[in-house]
Amino acid sequence: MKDVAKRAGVSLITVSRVINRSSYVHADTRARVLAVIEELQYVPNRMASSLRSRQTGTLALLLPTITNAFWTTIARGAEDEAESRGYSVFLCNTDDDPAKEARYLDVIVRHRVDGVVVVPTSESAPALCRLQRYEVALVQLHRKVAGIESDIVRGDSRGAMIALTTHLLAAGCQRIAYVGGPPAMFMGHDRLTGFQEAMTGAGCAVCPELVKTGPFGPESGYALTKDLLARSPRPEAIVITNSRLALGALRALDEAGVRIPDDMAVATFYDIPALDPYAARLTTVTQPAYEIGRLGVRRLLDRIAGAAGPPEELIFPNHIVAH
Amino acid sequence: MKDVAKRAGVSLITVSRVINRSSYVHADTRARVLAVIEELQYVPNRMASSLRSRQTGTLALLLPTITNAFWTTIARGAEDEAESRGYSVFLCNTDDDPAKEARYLDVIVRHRVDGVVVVPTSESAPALCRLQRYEVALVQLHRKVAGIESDIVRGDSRGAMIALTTHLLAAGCQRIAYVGGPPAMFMGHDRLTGFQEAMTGAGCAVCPELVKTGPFGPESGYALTKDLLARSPRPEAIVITNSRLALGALRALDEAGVRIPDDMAVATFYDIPALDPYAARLTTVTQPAYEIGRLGVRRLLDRIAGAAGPPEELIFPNHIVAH
DNA sequence: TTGAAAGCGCTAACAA
DNA sequence: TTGTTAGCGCTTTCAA
Repeated sequence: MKDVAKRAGVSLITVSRVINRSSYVHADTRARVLAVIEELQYVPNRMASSLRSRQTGTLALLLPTITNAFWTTIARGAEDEAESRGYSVFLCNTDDDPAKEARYLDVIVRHRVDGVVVVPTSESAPALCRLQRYEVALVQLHRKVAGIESDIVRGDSRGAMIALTTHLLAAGCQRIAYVGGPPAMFMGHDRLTGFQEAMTGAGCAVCPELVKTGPFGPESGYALTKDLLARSPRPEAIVITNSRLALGALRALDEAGVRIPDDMAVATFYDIPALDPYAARLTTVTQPAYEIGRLGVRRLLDRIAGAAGPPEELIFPNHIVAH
Repeated sequence: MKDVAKRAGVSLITVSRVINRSSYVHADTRARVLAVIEELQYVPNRMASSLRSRQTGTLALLLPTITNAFWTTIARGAEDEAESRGYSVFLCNTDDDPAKEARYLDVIVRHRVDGVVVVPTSESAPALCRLQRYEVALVQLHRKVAGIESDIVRGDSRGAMIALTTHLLAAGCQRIAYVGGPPAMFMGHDRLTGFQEAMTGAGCAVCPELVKTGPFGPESGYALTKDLLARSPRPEAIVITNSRLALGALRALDEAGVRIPDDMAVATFYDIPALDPYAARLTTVTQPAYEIGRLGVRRLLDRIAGAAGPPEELIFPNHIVAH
């Protein structure tokens, strides 16, 4: 930068102003400086800039895993929004492991990242609280952890669940089974509630033995569905709250020779391409992952830019496809 | 840091040495400093450290897309290796778009990232060349772009293709069709070569009309396979060089009522969960994505740490499962 | 519209 | 084993 200034016959600060557009610079001066920058192949040092300005131009996005297309679609939305506003993103895999998450958050504070968008685990509160003490901007995505005040961006799980269940009911099903994730989790609770509301609203009983929950993942979906198929009479339909559970459930149904939708209707959240081969035979709801990521970052950057007001919960409607 | 030093009754540099283990510090002093750090909740500023030390502790990983599990599995390997060695990773989506890649590389230079691991596009040479002028360490992954001298880490595409084709031949197939990506690309060339070698090695002719190539993606796989099915006699088997092509090909076969493997054997690269439902009926080869990512970063960090020697091409064998 | 001086928080180089 | 000094490359503050 010193070289650029010297060669252009201006002061350091003028070069800085040309680069950052931080103040008016005479057009001629500006052109001259830009020419020298080009000539010398000068690239500004963001570290030095950050040190003085206290803005790093970086964000962090913490996701449960990046090998699942649902989360990476969120990442794409987040990244596109960040890039369009001149920010770079550190993408971090937490594996839903609070310890790993805490380690990342420490690194994040060290790097003086301007803001964090996080899909929290159920035990994230202490680490996120610490983050906020360091005055790092924060937005929660998809889940909400008790005790943390921040903007939250998520899809309307409960509404989606009501829509799925209502569709099955409208198709004439009554004995509807539920295959879900851990009920203790925020979204799990939300989805189970939606299911129950839709059922009771239609005057249908929710049989406790048809409500199956377990950890996320195909194995769990497989096992829970096997249990359901062992009952007699079998349920007439199944609603599933998560794509990976659905993958296991569908395998169990295939193995048992159950035809979909002739023998049994299946309605499920549908967020990963692995379900594509089955899609035409399912009733599905897809969460607007890209938009969730995008809005999460937008809100974060607005806060960083000084947007005032109390924390908000921004809820997206989901997209339903009935078959 | 000044506060920590004052309160612990030592100089700034002693605090620095405790944090970085950069020199011997008396155990008592060290303990005292650590206690104060804890008490004051001090977190070092990486920006300031980087400015002086000229090491940012950051890497960048440029991938074609993060919504495809093959690439994100590479990212996981890269990230795990980086984290274990105290580095943070900027993950960047290039969409195989040289312009987007170039924009990222500019940001990367600004941030004075210590090194870059990239899956290049076919037109990446100028941007990567520029990167090297700024003395940023570089490793290429999975593909290799002409004119750039760097370490390369990739799977053995040619060997994998030979193995797949050989398996089909051993099963008695002779009229084997080939469905592949753009032949101009490095890996495309490699795979086609492997196919041809295996065929001619077994004394089988390669029918030109059974060699189909097109862009990546399910649509392309679908169209190419439809073409093949329109021929008579139909091929007895198909080898497919890419998971997403396979997805489209399998849909075309399903629609045509072709049973696998009874009516037609299918051998394919298999790197994404979307193929799981078909896996049992296919002969597959899986590339060690996690290890490729891991070794890529390991090699990069070794270079950054000063490892000498000429650039190398590190080739992983792939994992074959025959059905 | 431009500049001079000070300093962001840390570490390299040298010294004791 | 510990400390002093200088300075990394930039932006803030104040001044012209």
